[in-house]
Amino acid sequence: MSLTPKKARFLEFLRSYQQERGMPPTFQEIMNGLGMSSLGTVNWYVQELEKDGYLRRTQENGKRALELIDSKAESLPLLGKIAAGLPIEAIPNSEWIEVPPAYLLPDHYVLQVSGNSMIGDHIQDGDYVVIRQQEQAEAGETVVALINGEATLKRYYPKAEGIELHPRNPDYPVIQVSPNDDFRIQGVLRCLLRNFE
Amino acid sequence: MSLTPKKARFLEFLRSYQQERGMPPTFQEIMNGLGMSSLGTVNWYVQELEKDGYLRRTQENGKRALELIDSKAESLPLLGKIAAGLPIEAIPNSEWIEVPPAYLLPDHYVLQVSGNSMIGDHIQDGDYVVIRQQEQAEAGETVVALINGEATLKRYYPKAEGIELHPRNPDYPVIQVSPNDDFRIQGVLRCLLRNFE
DNA sequence: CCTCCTTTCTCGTAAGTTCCTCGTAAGTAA
DNA sequence: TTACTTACGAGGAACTTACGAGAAAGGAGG
Repeated sequence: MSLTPKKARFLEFLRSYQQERGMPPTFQEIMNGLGMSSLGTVNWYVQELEKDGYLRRTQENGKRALELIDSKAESLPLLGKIAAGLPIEAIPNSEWIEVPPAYLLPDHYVLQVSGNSMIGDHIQDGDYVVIRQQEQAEAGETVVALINGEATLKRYYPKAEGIELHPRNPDYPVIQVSPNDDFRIQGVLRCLLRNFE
Repeated sequence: MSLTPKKARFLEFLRSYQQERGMPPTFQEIMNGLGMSSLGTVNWYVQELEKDGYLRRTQENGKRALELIDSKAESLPLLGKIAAGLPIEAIPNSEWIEVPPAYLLPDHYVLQVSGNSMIGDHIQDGDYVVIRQQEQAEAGETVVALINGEATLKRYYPKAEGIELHPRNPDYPVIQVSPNDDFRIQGVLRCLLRNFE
């Protein structure tokens, strides 16, 4: 499944060329760039990598028509941003976020946290959270909850008088869910990810 | 079930090669790396370990097709715990921690944070951090630093008068590195991981 | 201590596969 | 035309697999 060193080098060249010049290279440029002396060699690589699923052509016979395919096998969809008291802001051309392979499971997705309502649990603005979609939760778990259409990330505390949703920030109030609120748990927090630099 | 020492050494070589280079070695490379002088020897080990269930091939006759069975291919070694002002407490039979594949690179490893000296950056006790081993850092980056044998995770601020290491917790002092301290940067923080439940 | 026996490990070599490279030439679009 | 992509076949380099002979290492019994 993993690439041979030479194929990896070929892909890496495509990537950096694309990055630097804003367009894919021609076969000739690849040949020179990698020190080959035949276009046949370039073509051989292109076909191989196409077969392996790392490459695609935007048009038949097109010039500069090579396109890299990002492997989405290791990623989960970033469904949107979640902020206290707002609906989940869907991200249109959904990005994909790489996560530890243990979380590559059905019913898992990623949200980006917006705001600081959970700062007491050291979940900060911009962090990514892996969520497992499910409707039940244990007391004390951190859940994505939907109240009257508004989504929020909070700690879940079922009580005799009704459900409480606790933020972890003194500036935000505890939310009391009354029986005539439209309330649903959407998922529970499984993992937090923060990328630096 | 238990391996002979030589077989263990063989497996260990595969593991570290994979970790450092991002791909499995060829038979030739194993031979040189372990100081053998025949490919037959390498082949003997491969067959034995395959029979014992520690190894598998991703393809028949494939090059660089060796794969360790308990796929640590998706993990980085957990080298130890890092606490403010203590040497890194090495974890002997090093565990492996799954990380997002983007961090599966040479020179990357994982530490577990112990203590709350960086709580202001919302890095809390028990969190895992992915570190890239390198000796340089930019101002303001969070680094693993070694001062007189003690390891610590701190923000790095080079000043005219010398280097400052800032904790993110008012209970801890800023560390001033003097020229006669034995000081080294060990690596920089690349990613933070927190697992729930 | 030594001797025999079994298991573990080593060597060299050669054949077999796959991966990669080349040169050349035909095809396609502006 | 010019600038590029696509196709084909031959061949060498890189790498794996197979085989047979035997050396080292460890344990049991004298």
